[in-house]
This record gives sequence, C-alpha cells and structure tokens, in this order.
Amino acid sequence: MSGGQVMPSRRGLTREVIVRTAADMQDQHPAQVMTLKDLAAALGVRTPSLYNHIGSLEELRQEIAIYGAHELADRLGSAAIGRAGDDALLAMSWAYRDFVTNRPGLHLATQRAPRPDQEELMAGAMRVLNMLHRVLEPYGLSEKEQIHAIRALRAMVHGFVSLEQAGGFGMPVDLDESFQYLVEMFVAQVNNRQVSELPTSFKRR
Amino acid sequence: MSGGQVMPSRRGLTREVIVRTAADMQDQHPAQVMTLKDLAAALGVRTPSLYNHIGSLEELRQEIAIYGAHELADRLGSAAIGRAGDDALLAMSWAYRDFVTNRPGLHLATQRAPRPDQEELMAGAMRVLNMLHRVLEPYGLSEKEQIHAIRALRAMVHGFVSLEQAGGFGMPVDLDESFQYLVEMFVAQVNNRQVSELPTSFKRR
DNA sequence: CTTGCAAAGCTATCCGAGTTAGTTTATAGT
DNA sequence: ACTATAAACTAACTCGGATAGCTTTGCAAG
Repeated sequence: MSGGQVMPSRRGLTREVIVRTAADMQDQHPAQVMTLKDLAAALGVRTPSLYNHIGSLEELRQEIAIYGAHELADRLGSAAIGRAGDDALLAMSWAYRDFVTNRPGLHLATQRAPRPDQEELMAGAMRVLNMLHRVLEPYGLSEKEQIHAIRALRAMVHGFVSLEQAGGFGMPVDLDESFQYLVEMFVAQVNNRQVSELPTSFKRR
Repeated sequence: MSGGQVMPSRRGLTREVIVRTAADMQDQHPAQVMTLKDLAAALGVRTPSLYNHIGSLEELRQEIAIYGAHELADRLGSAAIGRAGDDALLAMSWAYRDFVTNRPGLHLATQRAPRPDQEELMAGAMRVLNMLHRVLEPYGLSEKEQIHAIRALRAMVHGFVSLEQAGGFGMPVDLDESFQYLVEMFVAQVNNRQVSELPTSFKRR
C-alpha cells in the first residue's frame, strides 16, 4: 500500500491517536494537569512508549493546541456557511461558545500553547480571522475600524467563555441570555457605529 | 513589643514576604512556571525552609491569587474615586488594563487560582462587582440588565487584556485605540440600550 | 516459508521539583 | 546566663518526565 494512510503496527499507536486521546482526557478533567502516565495508561501502553511518537510533553501540548485551533476554526466555518451579516456573527459567536462548552479541556489547552506564535498554530487562528474579515466586509467599516471591531468581538466572546468556564459568573441570571446580550451589543454597534466617530474624549486616564 | 506587627526573626522570612516575592518573580517571567527552588534562592534560603511559612505550593498559589485579586480591586477602587458614569467606567477599564500591563504574572496567577471559589478570593472579586453595581446604578437598568451589563464589561475587558497578553493580536494597529474602541462600545450601549429591547430574534441556533 | 530489519514496545534508570523528617541554631523572654 | 520556640538546615523520599538499551513483532524481500 503506497501513498495511502500510514498503517499503524502493533498497538495501533500513532501521533494522531495520542493527541486526540490526550485532548479527550483534558476534556474530562479540564482543571487538572494531564500526566504522561495517565495518558499512556489510557492508551494501554507504558509511559516511555509514547516517546516513539512524540518528542516531549511540551511538544504534545503544542500538538493539542494546534488540533484545538483547527477544530475551532472548523466549527466556526461550519457555523458561518450560508449565513451573512448579523446572522453570521451571531452564529459564529454561539459556535465558539458551544466549542468551549463541549470541549473545555481542549479549549484551555489551546489557550495555554507552549509556543503560541508558532506557524502551524497561527494558521488556525488565521482561518478564523479571515472568516471574520469576510463576514464584516459588507458593514463598510474603514480598514482600521474593521480591525478594532474584530479585536472587540474576539475579546468579548473569548472573555465571556473564559470567565464562564472559570466559574467567574456567580449571579443567578441565565448565562445564555447574558451571552446573547453581549453579542447583540457588538452587532448593534457595528451596524450603527457612531461610537467610532465619537470624540475619543477619555483617551487614556 | 506586644500587640504590634509580627516581628520576623532570623532571615526576616514571612508568609507575606514570600507571597510578594513570588508574585514579583511571576511578573518578571509571566510565561514560565515558578519553582520553589528559584523562589527560595531569591529569598536567600533553602527550599524546605519555605515550608515553615506555607503549607504547599498549591496553597502559595492560592495566596498569590488572593493577593492579586485584592491588588486589582484596590486599583479599580482608586481609579473610580471621584468619578461617575461613563467617566468612571472608562477609568476602571483602563485601570484594569494597566494592572495587567504592570503585573502580568500576578494577573495570570490570579486567573489560575487552584481554588477559584474560595471565600477569601471571592471577596476580592466581590469588591469589584460592588463597585460596578454602584457605578452602573444611575443608568437606570433593570436588575437583570445590570447583571448582563456587568458580565459584558467584565468579559470585554478581561478578554481583551488576556488576548493581548497572550500575543493574540497580530495586526499592526494601535492596541490602545482598539481598547478604547471596545470600552466605548460598552459605554454607548449602556447609555442607549435599545439593544436589550431588541427582539432576541436569534436566540440560540 | 524463511529470514532480516526496523519500528515500537518494554525494563531499568536518571533527573529534578515538591515534600517530609529530624537536627541544629538563633533569638526572645525569663 | 538559660531555656524554649520558631526557623533554618541537611538528608532523604516520592513522583513525573525523560533517556538508554534490550526485546519483541510485524512486514517484506528473497
């Protein structure tokens, strides 16, 4: 068999399998630190055997982060398909939140990538950025404003889900509603963006 | 000398000193993990000596987080003194960002508290929440809306500074400007809050 | 079918960080 | 000065990551 998939031998262990299993483990216990011992056990193998497929724990963490970045990009991409404007913005925001809800450990691991500015990891982030650019296109913002807007949306959504995951919201008010409130705030502003033409009166202290 | 400060003996080591030194170390190298070995060295002492003052590394981390939470609350409090309305909101937001800029390691450590829902840590968070409640009072939001608004502001500011600190903003556009854009977005919405009376048309998928 | 080899697993071992036990020593209070 | 206590130290243990080197096994070429 030439040119096809790599045929795994013996235990069926593979870089791919390891990364995905590790990601699953982190989802099951997002708080605690994953150990190679537990990972190996979950794979039915002794710890050193992992080193036939990965270079180090740090490298594995990086791989997980890359996996997470692409998984997220995939989900946002799917959410945006066939939608445009406000609809697309809402859908992507909710898709991001769903990602964090469904894969909390993977999301955390992606945030804490050992080497955040590495090529392959940036690629995933870039996919998301490009999507946002295209979705925001029709709003007719200036180039600079568009960057501000993208940063704002990322900050809002990322901030919300991070605080939510960390248990930072104590009040007994529906979180879905709060999230909707937040994203609609963005949508409203990007539609009538007088805000950006306000005198920036309070500039820095 | 009775009733005064605890007079430290010998090396002058104290729980307080340890926590503050550890926080400083984290600020100097926010990325890397602090080790007790290095901390002890910085204090001119052998590692096990630390255990005369702290119970464990985890407990130390918790103490650092508590310290950070109160430091943040102090700064936000100072920023809000003598201000009201939009002015207060802007000032507090910038104070938060300045905190993260000046004490990046302490901020990170505060986020990653081992026991995020512990009493003493919540106290710091509560101080901030109460401030926000008081500042938002005059805007005449409903009780529920006020919670939504507070969550939104926290998400926005926290999300922005976290992404900024993680190097998540690549584009060559001024970050101060983006931050101002973000906070003004909030201020604008909380002033004329038609957004919250919009039909919540897109509710969840 | 045999055989050889490379990949993948294993055991044994090392290293470094956190932690504990038990000893020594400095200081504070009598 | 004397003693009690707290704080520092050395020595040693545990546990997780990592390396070395041996052994097994699956595949493929002869």
